[in-house]
Amino acid sequence: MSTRPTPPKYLTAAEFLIREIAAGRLSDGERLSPERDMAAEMGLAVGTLRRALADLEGKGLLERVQGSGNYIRNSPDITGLYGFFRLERPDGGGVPTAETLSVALLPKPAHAPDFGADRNGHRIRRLRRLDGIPVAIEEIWLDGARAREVRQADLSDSLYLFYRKSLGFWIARTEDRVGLAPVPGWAPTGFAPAPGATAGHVARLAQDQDGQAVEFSETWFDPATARYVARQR
Amino acid sequence: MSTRPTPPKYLTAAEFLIREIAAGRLSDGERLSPERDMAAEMGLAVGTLRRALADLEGKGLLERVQGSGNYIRNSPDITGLYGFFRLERPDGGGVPTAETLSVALLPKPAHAPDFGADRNGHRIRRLRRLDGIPVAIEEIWLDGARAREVRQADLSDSLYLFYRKSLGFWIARTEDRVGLAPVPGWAPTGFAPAPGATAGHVARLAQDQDGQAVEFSETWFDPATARYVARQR
DNA sequence: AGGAATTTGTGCGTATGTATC
DNA sequence: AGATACATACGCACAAATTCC
Repeated sequence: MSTRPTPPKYLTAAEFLIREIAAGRLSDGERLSPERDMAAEMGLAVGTLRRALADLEGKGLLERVQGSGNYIRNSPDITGLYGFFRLERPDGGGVPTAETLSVALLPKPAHAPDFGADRNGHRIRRLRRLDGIPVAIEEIWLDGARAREVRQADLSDSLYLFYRKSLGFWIARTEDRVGLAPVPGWAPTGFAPAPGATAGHVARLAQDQDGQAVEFSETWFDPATARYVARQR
Repeated sequence: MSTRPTPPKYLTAAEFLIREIAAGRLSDGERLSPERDMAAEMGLAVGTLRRALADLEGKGLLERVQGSGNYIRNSPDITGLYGFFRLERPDGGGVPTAETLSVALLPKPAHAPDFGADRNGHRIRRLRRLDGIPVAIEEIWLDGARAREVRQADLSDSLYLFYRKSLGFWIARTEDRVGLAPVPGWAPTGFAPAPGATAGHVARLAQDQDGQAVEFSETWFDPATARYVARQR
């Protein structure tokens, strides 16, 4: 009979801290105990704990400041952890906001790729603005198994923050396909390209920290008022 | 008077190894000496060298195999280290190739952002194909200070491989802006959208390992035959 | 097939440097 | 200036994976 090898302590420690953060027991800006104290409490050598902390820093969950301390980084930083891609005004910049138009639990659409365990998904439709100007519409499908219910009132500008704070997972990897596509019929009045007109189109498949695909989304943006920006590495 | 602090040994060691690889003295697949031997040669503790090796592994330049050794990973893997973004066929996949149309040393264009020290740049124009079908044209401006001369014969499908192998630097970060733009007049016959017609447009600014901006490029792709794909994280 | 040798991975403890408070 | 706290570096012991004989 084969037994699974015990994971290394530094991984166990890192996962423990990640769960603490995800569960909200460690919140934004909070300073952790000194490394030596934490190590003693957890029964680890300082070097072992330091390796776990380095992992968390790599994930962007922690800021380590020499001579000061280790700080939880849990803020809704648009351009930071969640800045996989963004929309910008053609001349750069622009303050992004999002307005949730509707939320519904429905069967996943046929054209969506296989993702998640559930047959249904939470469909979230949003209007996105830069400096108050509508520049894009968005349809997001979150796998139904990830939340019993998604209430419109719970959603803020950052959907990914909601995932982490309320649903206990986070988006670790994404793959975006950018092309052109006609604007769908549900586009609200006020969004520049009329339904049927050609717009920039982003199809995204997003995975959580364990590599599970949890979300499929489509964004239609007006090329006259917005650009898709991807910063890499 | 202030003196610059000496960099940590693990960084010095990592940079030394990176230069060895870039200079070709360590080539693909080659196995390094055992860690303990290398550490002794370099006058370092094993742990210090191991940190340098871990850095290289993080950059994808090294593969570390427990019980076996450390192996140089220097292959021209299109989707690997240099796969910042790629063009794909609408249904996915497609074998990418590139045909260099022209190379010239010219003053940088006015619409390019500030990058590099030189007033001039090497302008490289390419036709890109997927499965042999022309899907995009590309105009790349490499800062003139980075190479005395760029000969068309030296360029292979992977421009970034040429940078690393022949010019001694590599692209570490990129920022892509994707929108729509008319196809320029120099587009060769055989490229689907005619000059003046609207195409997908990617403007890229690329930085080397030291954070210096070295390259500005524009790509026009046919949305009917290709999609821009960005995988992140 | 199997065991020994080799090589990297994990973990510990400690000393010293350096930034912050 | 002193205390605190993280960063670097060293050396060692043992575990686990691979390779060699």
